[in-house]
Amino acid sequence: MPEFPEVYTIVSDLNREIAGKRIISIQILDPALARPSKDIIKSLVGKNVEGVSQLGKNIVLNFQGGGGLIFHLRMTGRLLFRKRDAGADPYTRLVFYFGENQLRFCEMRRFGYAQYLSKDEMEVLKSHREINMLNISGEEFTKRIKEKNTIVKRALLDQDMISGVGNIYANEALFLAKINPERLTKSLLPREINLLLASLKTVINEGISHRGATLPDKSFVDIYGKPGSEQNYFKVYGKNGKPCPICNSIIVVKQISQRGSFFCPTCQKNTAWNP
DNA sequence: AGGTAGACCTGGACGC
DNA sequence: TGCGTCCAGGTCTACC
Repeated sequence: MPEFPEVYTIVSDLNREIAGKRIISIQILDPALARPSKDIIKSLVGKNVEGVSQLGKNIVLNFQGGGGLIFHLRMTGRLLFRKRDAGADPYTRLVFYFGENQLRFCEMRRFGYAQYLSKDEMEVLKSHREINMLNISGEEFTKRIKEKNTIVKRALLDQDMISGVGNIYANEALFLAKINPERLTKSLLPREINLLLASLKTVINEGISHRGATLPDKSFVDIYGKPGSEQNYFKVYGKNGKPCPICNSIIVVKQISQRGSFFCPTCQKNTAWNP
């Protein structure tokens, strides 16, 4: 399921392949995934993609005048860049033609979507999604964490606080920072908050350097259809029953706000540090 | 405001 | 074999 590093990988590759290119035609195979309407998506024919950017987990194709087409891949969405004569890809919902090449939006579960946003709508999205773990200052991160009155795991998944963190990297960052996912944000010490941000940067940058994580369901692949390798470096995600790489305790999994949370009960005790 | 449930989806894993 | 049920996941809405 694409989170920040997976989206980053897609965006940087797309920038190389389609920035400055004109959309020759668009094929809409599943109108439900073309928002706000089939006709508005079709009206992008003839326009140049000025660049491709990232707003949290959204992939943005920018057009002249400030409007943009966003793709949200949710869990099983894929963007595949294919030659004209390439074989069919399963669950292809939308196809954007760029001369000899095609950008195919494929989505098995039909959870993801493509949506055209006007300049004003794009500004609204930006105001909610442009702050992420890589561009936020320590001061601002501390302020935002302290404004929250919930458990830290939930706070990290709140895209309005910082964008781009999903379940996998939240688990990994909390492990690295030795913070229990159910710790109340109000209980976090300044030292822990700083360590949490540093840990987020570490796991996200590691994910970027490995071109994302591809789970056994193969839901994430890059635009050329290749898997990432970050899954080979997970410390806790999916490791329940296995020994903690730090202390050898058994990693556990627990449903926390309806999501699987993996952590080491020894390294990540639900008590504040005693520094 | 936070919390929770339900909705959106569907393939795959599981139990019987 | 085949059917039923549950799960995964992000995000939005409705309601407490």
